[in-house]
Amino acid sequence: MATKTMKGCPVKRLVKKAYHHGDLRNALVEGAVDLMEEGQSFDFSLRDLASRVGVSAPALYSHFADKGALMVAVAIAGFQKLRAALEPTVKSGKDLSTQFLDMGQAYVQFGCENPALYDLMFASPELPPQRFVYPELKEAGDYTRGVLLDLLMRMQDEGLMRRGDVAMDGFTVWAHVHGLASLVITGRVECAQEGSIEAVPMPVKDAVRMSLSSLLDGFKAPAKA
Amino acid sequence: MATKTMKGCPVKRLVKKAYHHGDLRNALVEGAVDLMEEGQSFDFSLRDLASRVGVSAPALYSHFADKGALMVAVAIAGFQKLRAALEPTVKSGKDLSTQFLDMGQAYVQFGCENPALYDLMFASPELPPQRFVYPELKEAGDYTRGVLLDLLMRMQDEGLMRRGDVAMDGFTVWAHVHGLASLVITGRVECAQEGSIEAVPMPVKDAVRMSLSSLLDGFKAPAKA
DNA sequence: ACCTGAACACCGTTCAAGT
DNA sequence: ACCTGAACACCGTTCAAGT
Repeated sequence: MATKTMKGCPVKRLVKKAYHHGDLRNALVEGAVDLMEEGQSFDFSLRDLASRVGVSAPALYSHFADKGALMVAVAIAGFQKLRAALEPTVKSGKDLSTQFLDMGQAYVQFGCENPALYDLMFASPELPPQRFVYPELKEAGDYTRGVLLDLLMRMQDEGLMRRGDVAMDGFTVWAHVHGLASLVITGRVECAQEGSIEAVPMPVKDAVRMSLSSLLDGFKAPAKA
Repeated sequence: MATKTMKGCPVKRLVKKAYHHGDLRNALVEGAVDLMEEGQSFDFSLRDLASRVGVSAPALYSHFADKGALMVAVAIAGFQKLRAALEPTVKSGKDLSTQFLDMGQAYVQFGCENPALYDLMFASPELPPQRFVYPELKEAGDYTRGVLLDLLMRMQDEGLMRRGDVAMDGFTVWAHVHGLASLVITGRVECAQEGSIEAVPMPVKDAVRMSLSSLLDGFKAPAKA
């Protein structure tokens, strides 16, 4: 081959060395995140990932026990991305009710922009049931959930929210926004023309704000004038 | 074989005829529902289904265009099951707020008892994006959703719920209970010892009632004494 | 019209072998 | 220690052929 020699050192090998020695583990995780962001599919094959990274498929098993272990690492990266997306909304200095709605909107928006990653983190059975074996995953999730719990405690302190079990109310809020994100992402609520929800003709983000307002005010309250 | 002749008619063929002529289509759908109810997996293979029904795998393609079309038929059956599970709760004669909580609890319970079927109906990407091609699916979903919307309208009439856009509020309630069901089913909220939720030490059904009460009363309201 | 057996292009994973 | 090529047991689907 023409690339075989160059100053006595094969170019091909120089290029390849980058993947051989630079840690393949991170390259695989980053490549997987990229594939999930690009792909219209919620899944990807290890063979696709391997060829994109420039390595054979079984090479993965030098760094991960199986596909599930890889997916756990990807999900951890996802939790960091999500936290980065949520944090600005609770540091805007706006009033806390607005921060609450902003955070919910940012959460659903993250899901819409990273549907496969979101599904992996919060819904897919691809994260194995034995995933509690990976404590880093639970830590990453708890760290992200902390953004919400901190806000709820501040709302309690300012009298914007009833006193009570913050963990329970956090679970309620989480379930609520997760339900919104899940239904939109999986297409159970169809988006008619751009950004509007079936039978609820308004952009997704407005629907999220309105829905979360119901959670603050309660259905029993009279509708606002 | 010993079964070859019996009164001049092979027994084997007598038994097989049932599947050959009795419509295979329904047998496949029912078999698929059974597989989803039994299986710990959210998915099943067409080969498993075919062998259970006693037929070769490609036989399926005489009745369905592809696996997606089969899954649509299964989901339709699921919506009928769900409606049957919800309807008693809104015909109990109890006060409407109780009916509201009962229905939400029955919804989540249906998901917990039929996780694979629920996932197919409300979350899985296995229902193809072009599923609006199947109008029966939308009809089945709308028919089931009607149970909720009817209740919300009755609540409005009795002054138990603010006036407003019933479709929008129905969407909010649906997203809320779907979020609860999804997180529990997919194990994102771990069940510590029997029936209790992580960091929310109460049975699932109690958590659902408490969470939905928040939606009725609103977070701003003072907690009940 | 309905079903079968063989085949195709995939998939995750294993394993002996190379460096 | 890290990676490869060949192979294994799957998968959904196609297709010619049988009845």
